[in-house]
Amino acid sequence: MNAEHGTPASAEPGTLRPGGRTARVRAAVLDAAGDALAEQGFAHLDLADVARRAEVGRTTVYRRWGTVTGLVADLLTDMAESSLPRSETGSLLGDLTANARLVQRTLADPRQGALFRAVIAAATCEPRTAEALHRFYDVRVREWAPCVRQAVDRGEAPAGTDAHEVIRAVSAPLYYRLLTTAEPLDPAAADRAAAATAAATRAGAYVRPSPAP
Amino acid sequence: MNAEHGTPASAEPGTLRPGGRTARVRAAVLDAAGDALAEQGFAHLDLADVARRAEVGRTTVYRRWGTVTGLVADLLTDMAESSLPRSETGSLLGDLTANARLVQRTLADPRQGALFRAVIAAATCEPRTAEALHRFYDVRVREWAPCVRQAVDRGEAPAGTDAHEVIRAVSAPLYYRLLTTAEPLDPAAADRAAAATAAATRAGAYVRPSPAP
DNA sequence: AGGTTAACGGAACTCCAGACCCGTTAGCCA
DNA sequence: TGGCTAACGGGTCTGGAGTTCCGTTAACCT
Repeated sequence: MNAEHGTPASAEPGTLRPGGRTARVRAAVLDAAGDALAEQGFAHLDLADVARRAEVGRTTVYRRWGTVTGLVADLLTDMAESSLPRSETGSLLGDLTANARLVQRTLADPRQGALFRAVIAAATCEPRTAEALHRFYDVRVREWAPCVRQAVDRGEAPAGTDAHEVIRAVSAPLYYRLLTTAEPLDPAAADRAAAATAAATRAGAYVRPSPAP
Repeated sequence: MNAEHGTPASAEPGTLRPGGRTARVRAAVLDAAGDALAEQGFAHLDLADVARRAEVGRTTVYRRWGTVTGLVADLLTDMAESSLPRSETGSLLGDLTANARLVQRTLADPRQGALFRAVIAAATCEPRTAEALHRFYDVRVREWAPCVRQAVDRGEAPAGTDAHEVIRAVSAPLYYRLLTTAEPLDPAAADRAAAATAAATRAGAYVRPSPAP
């Protein structure tokens, strides 16, 4: 989000001339959009304000992104491209805890937390934005799924364990807490999420139903 | 939501004359708001449209609720008052599964699912609406917490288990799935959430850190 | 059963988000 | 390195969300 933006990939496929200036404008607008979303939330976001922050013409923002949800969708596509490295600790509980702590730190950060809330709100309002959000989380889940497969190889988890489902189970209580309670997201909540998921995994709660023999 | 509305309690404490017509207007507007939210989502909701559906003057809606988020906050207060009975099955897994299935059915229903998404979106945009959402979930969690305490009494869960945390753990993966994936919320997902939570509970993952001896 | 006034509701007004027009800038290619 | 044109951007216009005004309705009280 906050550093360099990836390839200007999401400019429509047939588009000519996605070079220099266009990419610069996109980066500036997405950065500004992230700031504005974090500060004012989804409902109070206006594209003119984003344009002002990005030092870009209002017309440009309206033409390229059109709506607030359209802009958020592109922001999510951009966010999906910037991936942080996964740490490997050698045990399932260790890896899940590392993941939980990463999510917890992200959501507990005032700016990032507000940004994620805003992005989720936007996704509930527009199918295309929802798709972009789904792709974002799909990327994140895929990045971490290998640690579950390794746990299966080590015998820490039963064969047939659904890796994606395990990774989602770690994040779920953190997001649920962020959205539905006033309690702060502390590291203890992250550790609890990881421990609970590890216990349920060992107990076989995430084993995929096997195909009929 | 869809049947009779509770007491007109949330009309400001000092308010005189909350009887007859006023209560009728509130009920009509909240019903209309629920419909409009479910159909058009949070972003496309306009108060004039709600007034039209409720067959009530625009002015009335603007005066009493002011903003979309204010209206949603009142809707949530109303939703918190209508509670459905909790079933008791005699086992922790049975009770958690009943809870998970209830949540799953609610979120899988097109209207209710859309309504919950919209309500969550609204809560991310306004602190007062967020408070109302927190109260709503607090009520629901409190209704179900006794089943965990009963499980502790029966010896199915360790002493010191945090009942609220267990109940939240059941809903969390269902909401997470609703918001971040395109996959449908089927009964299997509910059963998995209940089974995982029961396993983690038995393993002691939700035992509160005991106060220093 | 009649007076008081909280609350409702139609209509006219304000204001700004978003659309449109058209001149300007700067990638891209011969 | 110069021409072509995609993309940018200032200025202006407009529809509709939200506000204000004031007359009307119907709860509540004695």
